[in-house]
Amino acid sequence: MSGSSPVTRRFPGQDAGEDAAGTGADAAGRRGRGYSKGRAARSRILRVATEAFAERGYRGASLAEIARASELSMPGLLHHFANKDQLFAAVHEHLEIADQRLFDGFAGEDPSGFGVLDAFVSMARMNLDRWEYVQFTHLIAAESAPGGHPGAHTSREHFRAARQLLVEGFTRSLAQGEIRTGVDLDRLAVEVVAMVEGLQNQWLQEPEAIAYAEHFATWVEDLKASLRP
Amino acid sequence: MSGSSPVTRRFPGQDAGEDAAGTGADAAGRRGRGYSKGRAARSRILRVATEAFAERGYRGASLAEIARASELSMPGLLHHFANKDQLFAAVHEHLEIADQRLFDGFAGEDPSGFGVLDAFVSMARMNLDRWEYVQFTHLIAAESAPGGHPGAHTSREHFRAARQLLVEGFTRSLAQGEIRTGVDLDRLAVEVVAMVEGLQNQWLQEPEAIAYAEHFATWVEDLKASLRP
DNA sequence: ATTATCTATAGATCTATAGATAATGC
DNA sequence: ATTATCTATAGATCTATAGATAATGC
Repeated sequence: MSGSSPVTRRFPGQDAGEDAAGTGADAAGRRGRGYSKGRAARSRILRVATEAFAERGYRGASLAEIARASELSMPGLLHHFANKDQLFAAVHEHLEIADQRLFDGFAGEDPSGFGVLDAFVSMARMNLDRWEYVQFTHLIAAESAPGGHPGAHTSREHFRAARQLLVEGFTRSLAQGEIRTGVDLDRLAVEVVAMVEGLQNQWLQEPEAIAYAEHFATWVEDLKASLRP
Repeated sequence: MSGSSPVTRRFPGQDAGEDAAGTGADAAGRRGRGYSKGRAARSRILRVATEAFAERGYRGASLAEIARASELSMPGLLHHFANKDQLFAAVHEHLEIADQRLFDGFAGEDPSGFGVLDAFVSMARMNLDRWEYVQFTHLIAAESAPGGHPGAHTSREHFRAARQLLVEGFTRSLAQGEIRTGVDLDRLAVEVVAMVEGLQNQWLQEPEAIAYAEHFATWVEDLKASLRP
């Protein structure tokens, strides 16, 4: 009845193959350091660690647990990520990059305000299959708010970036006549982010009771209607 | 610059005197069990534990740390609360009761929908001085979402109760002609709670940058205008 | 030669209990 | 007599390091 739900649990970039490890966009041509066995291990660790941090948070997740689930000893795990902080940073960065890429795919180049809103709706629909990813972002944000937490910076920047995308988009909308004048754009951006986040808060508690994505989609349509010239 | 902010940090019921301990509304006349020394200790422990749980979460806060800050040995602490779970439950219940009492004071008996909204605005204004209390609720909600956490039930119920208050209030508003017909009340309740929570999410990250209470107050006024017949 | 992985172990916590002693208030 | 509190300690974690061995791929 309550407790664990039958929700599909996936993460962005999970099926991105072996590139998942700390490769990133290394300027040079050599794709990924080390042997392929090591790259596979790093990929496994990142996947497992993401789940652990989403479920128990930074402090609650243990390296022992992550090592076990990665089928490595703890020193084996620490060979790839020097300590817990660095493992967490790698997980966080990996998720942010994957999320960013997904968003860019939906929004395209220089999107208008409505374009950004639509991309947010698309992200919300994706998130229905990524309960644990959403849970990760909320837990880390809440854990890191008091400071002294490795996720503090990224969490703050995530909100800031979302608001900035909206403000920039709506600034273009104004120039194009897509929306009427006299709208407080900073204020609007805060409200859109609040609605996304607040619906997620409720959905994370009761995934079956809250139709998060569809609710947000409808809200966005009403908002657009109220913004047109 | 970043990190710990100069925000005032208080909790509901913190200055409620010695009644703070597990006394509650004991039907009988005898106010509080044990000697007064013990009641003072329980009160101290609850205050200290609330801060610890808000800052580090259920798992991150340690009994050793709480005992030290309460000026007791650990067995001294465990004399009053048998284990960590019971201490947490006492803290959580204490906060919920204090919050409930505060809300009831603002809302009065059988409030209309607008009455509930105004009470929410008053709560938001209070919350400006209770950063850690808000932080506590968000961290515990995020920690408990995956299940297997002592705060899971209360967190879920908190959201549910807030939505129910709104739906009941607006049902009265309909009967009284305070709002127009054709509004989806369940949907409206989810949106109001989402806006409160989502503004809190952003404010917790950047207390100086987000004018959480005033923003919510303005949003509510716009909402009311859109709901009038 | 470089990378991947292991066993063994140090040292710091953490929660909780056993059992004794001191303070309180009828 | 009841309540409050302590010292001592058990037993389970947890993160991290030292130092050795095995696999990989040029």
